[in-house]
Parts: sequence; structure tokens; C-alpha cells
Amino acid sequence: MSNAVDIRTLEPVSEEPVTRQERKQRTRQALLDTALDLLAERPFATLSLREVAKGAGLVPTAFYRHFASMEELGVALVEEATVTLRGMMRSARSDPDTYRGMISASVATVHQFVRANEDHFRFLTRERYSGGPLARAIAVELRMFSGDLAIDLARFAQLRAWSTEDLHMLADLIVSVMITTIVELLEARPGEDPKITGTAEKRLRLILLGVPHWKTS
Amino acid sequence: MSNAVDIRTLEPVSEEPVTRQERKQRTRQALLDTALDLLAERPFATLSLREVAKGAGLVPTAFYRHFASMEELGVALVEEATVTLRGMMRSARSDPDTYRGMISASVATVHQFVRANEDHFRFLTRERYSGGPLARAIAVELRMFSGDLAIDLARFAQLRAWSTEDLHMLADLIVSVMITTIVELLEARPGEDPKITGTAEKRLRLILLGVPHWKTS
DNA sequence: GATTACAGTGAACGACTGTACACTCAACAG
DNA sequence: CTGTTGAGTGTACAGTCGTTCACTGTAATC
Repeated sequence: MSNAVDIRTLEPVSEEPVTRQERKQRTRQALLDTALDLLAERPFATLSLREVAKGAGLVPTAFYRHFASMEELGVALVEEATVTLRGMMRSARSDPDTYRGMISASVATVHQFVRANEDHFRFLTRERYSGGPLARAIAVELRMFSGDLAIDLARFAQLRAWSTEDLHMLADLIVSVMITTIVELLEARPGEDPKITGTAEKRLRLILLGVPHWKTS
Repeated sequence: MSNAVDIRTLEPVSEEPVTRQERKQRTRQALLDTALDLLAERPFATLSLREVAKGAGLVPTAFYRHFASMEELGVALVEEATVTLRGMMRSARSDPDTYRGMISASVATVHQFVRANEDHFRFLTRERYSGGPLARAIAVELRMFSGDLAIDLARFAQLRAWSTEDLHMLADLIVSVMITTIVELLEARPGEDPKITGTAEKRLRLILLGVPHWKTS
């Protein structure tokens, strides 16, 4: 097993971690992964240090070599999930410049990212309103997300005259629709995806239908 | 203490519970109240049967005389909070018939009910996405809430021609805005209420601004 | 007035929790 | 080659957990 080699090159396959840092980084990631796995079915507050350690193949006390507490692991998990969220934002940013194109493309992007990272999104949406410190960390991230969206929105001709306050109002509204959509996707039974994304597009279209008639203050 | 009387009538004050049913009902309510109290700061999943029992002045085993498990108590709590929710719906139903009047009156109703029943709303919004069976019970209730709203919306002249599917889409959108508002109110620092309700009104106004231009399918 | 029903008690259980402490042993620095 | 560092081990402890069981005392019933 530890002598596995590539048949063609006769060299070690995916060479094992040698340095201490690499090893440490791997078990740290193993802890995060098992936690995320358990979180697919239960709230974060119900996870115990011991079962996360056991799931990662560690003795309980070894946990402390990587995190001072479960809460610290939770924060790390938020950061990890946040990377996915930012990736989605970045991907959506390269969308077309028309409303109609933007809507369906954005919804498609959300759909794609949710399906590819269900655990991350489930974690974020579940813990968002859980109370506790994780909720605060997530709230900060979502505010940033919404702020970025507001900036993007300001580039549209229709919205150029809007007050920043109204832009944030609109961005929050859109984010709220997106999050609702994400939750629906995560709870969907197989085959329901098209209906959900369709409804999401409708909601966004209705909102943007009001934009030309809005009198900003 | 047990002989307390009303000074004017010289009759027992709020006569003590005599029947067994009354007594049982009271301790049951005490269990629900303690649980709700603890839930102000922590997710439901972290509550233990023992501490709820202790908070209600009971020995752990006595808990089982009222609920077969913590989960059953949670369901009862959802039902209790649901009564508040329905009360809010009923109160909002007596609103004026114009969009503008409806919006500000509905937001005011939400604001008033949230402030008068913070624990119930905090519980509902916290557990909504928690996973677990409570989330399902809450989802059912919110779907009913949204369904009722859709029926109410159908009475408006502007919406009479809409497909039921689109009406539900609109109702869901409004409910989502309301829930967002509720969460914001619950997390608000003192004095922020007007800003929050103002933003809520804006969001609803923007949505309803698009309604006349919507082509239903 | 005797009997029953039952809300609440109290001790005990086995399982699980977070954490302290002393340890091993391989990767690292000198 | 030698000494140090630190990731991971193993044992142990004091708490808490849900649940069991036999019990008490009183309101309700006949």
C-alpha cells in the first residue's frame, strides 16, 4: 500500500505527504470534511468534538492540535464555504449585460454551484439563522456579497440614477430571492430543479419589472 | 400565600387550580415557557430534557408525563407559535384595499406582532432552516400562510387575471420579504425599527410596481 | 369512605461529553 | 549524528445526558 507505484514510470503514485506541514494540513482538512459530512443531516450545535475527531481517524485530544474548540472549526468551515460563495459571485459577474440574459444566466449559475457544492450551501443556509457566532460570521459574508451586487447593479443604465440606499435595498431583495432559491434546490426532490429555477427567474423578472418605474429618493 | 384575597371583595385572588387537569395544563405550559425562554439564545437542538424540566421546577422523569420526547415538545412549540402567526395574518387581513395602504399597514402589523411576540418569531425563524422535523412542521405552516395570502391577493383587480401559479409566486415573494423583515427586526438594535420597516415597505412597493406590467402565463 | 388514576419523586444505569496529563515517535534544525 | 519539536496516543476524570424503575401523595371516582 505504501509502496504503490505508477506502472509506467515506476515512480510513487501521488507522492505521499512528506513534510510535517503537509501532514498537518491534511488531517486538518479531514476534520473539516467529516464535520461538513455530519452537517448534511444535523445542525452544527449538535456536533461533538469527539465524533468529528473519530470521523477523521483521530483520538479526541488530537483535535486540539488543529482547533482550540468546535467553534473555531465552525468559523473555518464558514471561511471554506465562503470561498465557494465568492466563486459563484465571480462566475455570475461574467454574465451578459441585459436584464433578461442576466436573470437566466445568474439563476443557472446559482443552480450549477449549488448542485456542485451542496454541503457548503446547506451549511451556510442552515447556520445562517441559528443564532450563535457562526450566524454572525455568515451575516458578515452575506452583507459583503450584497454590497458587491449593489456595485454591479450600479453599472446598469436604468439604475445609474438610483440612490445607494435604494441600490442596497434592491441588492438585498435579489440576494434574498437567491437564498430562497438555494434552499428550495437543497430540499428539492429529483426532477424538481427546472420548476424551481423557473420560479426563481420569474421572481427576479417581476422585481426588475418594477425598476423602470421606481422613483428613487 | 395560599390564602391571598382581593382586598375589595375578600375573595380568593385568581383562585388556585383545583382540578387535576388544570394543574397538569399549567406545568405543561411551564415546560413550554421555559423551553421558549432558553430558545431565545440557543438552537432547539441544544436544549436538554433535563434543563427544561428543571427550569419548570420538575424532576427529569416528570417531563414524560407531558411529552414523550423533546421533539414532541418542539412540535407543540411550533403549534403555539403558529397561533401567533395566524393572529398576525388575521390582523393584516383587515387592512385597506389599496396597494399603498395595504403595504404600510401590513408592515406595521408585522412590526407590532414581532415586538409583542419576539420569542415566538425568533423560534420560528431560527428553526425554519435547522433541518430536522421542526423545520418540516414550520415549512408546512408557512406554505399555508403563503397559500392564504395568494387567495387574498386574488381579490385585487390588478391580479384577477393572474394564473394561480403566478399568484403563488408573488405570495411567496411577499412572504419572503416579510420573513426577512422579521429577522431584521429581531436582530435590530434599539431605534433601528423605523429604518427596517421603511426598507420593508420599499421592497414591497418595488415588487408591486412590477405587477401591472407582468404578463401572466 | 374505600379505591383507583396519575402527576410528580428519587435513585440508579450506561453512554457520551470536553478536557487534563503524561506519553511516543518521526520529521525537523543545528 | 544529535537534540528538539510537535502531531498523535492512551488513560483518566468529573459532568451531563436520556431513560428505567419502584415509589408517594393526592385529586377523582365509585
